[in-house]
Amino acid sequence: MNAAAPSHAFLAKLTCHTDLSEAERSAVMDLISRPISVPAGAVVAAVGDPLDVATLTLQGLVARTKVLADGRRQILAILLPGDLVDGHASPMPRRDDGLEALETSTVAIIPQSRIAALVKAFPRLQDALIKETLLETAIAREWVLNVGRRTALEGCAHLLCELTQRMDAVGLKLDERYPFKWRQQQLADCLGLSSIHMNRVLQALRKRGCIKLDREGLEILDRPQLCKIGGFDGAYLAALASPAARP
Amino acid sequence: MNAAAPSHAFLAKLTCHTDLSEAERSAVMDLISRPISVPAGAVVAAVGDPLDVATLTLQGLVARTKVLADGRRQILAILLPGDLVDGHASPMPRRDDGLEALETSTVAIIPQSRIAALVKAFPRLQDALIKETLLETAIAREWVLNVGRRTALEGCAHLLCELTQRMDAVGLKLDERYPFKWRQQQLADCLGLSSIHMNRVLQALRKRGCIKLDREGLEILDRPQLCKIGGFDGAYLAALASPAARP
DNA sequence: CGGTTATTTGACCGACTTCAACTGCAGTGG
DNA sequence: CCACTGCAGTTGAAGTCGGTCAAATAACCG
Repeated sequence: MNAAAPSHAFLAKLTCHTDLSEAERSAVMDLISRPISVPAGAVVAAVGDPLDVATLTLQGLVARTKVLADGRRQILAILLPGDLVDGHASPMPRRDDGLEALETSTVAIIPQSRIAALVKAFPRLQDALIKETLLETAIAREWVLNVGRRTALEGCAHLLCELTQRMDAVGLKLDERYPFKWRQQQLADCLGLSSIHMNRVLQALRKRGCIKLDREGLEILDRPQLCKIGGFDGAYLAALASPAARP
Repeated sequence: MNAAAPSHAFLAKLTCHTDLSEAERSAVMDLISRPISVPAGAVVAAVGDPLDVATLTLQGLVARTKVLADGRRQILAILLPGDLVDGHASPMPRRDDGLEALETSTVAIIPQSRIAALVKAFPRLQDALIKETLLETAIAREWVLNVGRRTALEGCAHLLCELTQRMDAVGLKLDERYPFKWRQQQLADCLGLSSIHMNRVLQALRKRGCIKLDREGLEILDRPQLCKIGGFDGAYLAALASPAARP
């Protein structure tokens, strides 16, 4: 069985943090009861929804979003297959962000009560889940820096470095290409840019020979240069590498 | 004894999430073994430091920061008295951000092992700590929106709304004024602006009669207008209100 | 095909930055 | 007491990055 298969990416990620027993592994798999298929652009969870369910991305790409009153939109986080959000009892009763599928995706909606029961039975899973959450917040902090202090070109390069490294970790790279059928507007919403400027930034990266991006997907042609432009240091993602792959 | 007294702000925040027994309360207080006094501008923790200690702000203001190679600086979060960071075992071995005192402050450096022992003895404290962490990440998400999609004026207004609401929750307001002896550069680093533009934005808010800001502190003259400018909705901070104060 | 949506391109505009000078204030030392 | 110093804040002018508007392709989809 392939460890990078979609339904197991979550397990693989947890295993990055903690070794799991067979009982723990099967208990985790039991969480994925009913995968839901959502089309690209669909709202998985809306602002104001109760925060009593967790969402696990199984396939595809899901984004956390916030939208201002006049329509300005910001993507706060990208959820890859295996990423679980809202897995802990929240201090807020209702969600203040939205979850939207960026591509056709499948997700599992898991009642928090089931997760609570799980970690009660297997306390070590609690640690693994917390580490998942901490990793998500480390990424969120890097995004603040990205939109706050990096130029559009730097931020775009950094974002692509981060996303591809995370995609590598869940085995999404196929033949040196990443599946990447985003609207440029969506990329712009990650970086706080207009889609028009996003277009020009992408062209700049193409002209420099850093990337190849078309409807088929994304290819990183010159990763060292891309990392250099973005000032990317993947240390904050090191926990994504399998323990075996780490020194 | 005043519940808003610095050394108890942390306890007060935990109590917002969960009622605590007397034994739990005294166990939490035992964590604060040796308060350390740090002068304004001092580095409490540097990039690369091991992530095996938590930091609890007791008095003053501490900031999470990231700095780019060429010196551009971004403040990622403001820690008020009672805020605990890095309380959980991290998936990263070393920290990728810094902690700096924005004012003369006192903090407690707490080995994560002590916290781990505490939550093992009192499992309910784990829930309270997790909720603390989730609240911090909710604030971080709002910051992404702030720097990504809000204008300088909107972002500044929103930041001031957030900070003052959080300061209210820990009783930092004195006689309608908030202690606020920041450099304008520090505010600018929260919002991803230059200090010069920060200055002009503050003047705009003064001219509109929203705020009074000088060396003595900050006064909110027109909170409704400030909230309107910033598009501020304090729902994500509702958990900070004491349970008694909530419906 | 035609209708719709995404990308691309150009021209112009505005928010914010940079550079530079100046003010005001607190501390320091003569 | 007053120069001297240093630093934060303020102000002005010029420049840049990125936004907005508008229109022309180019890709998708029934």
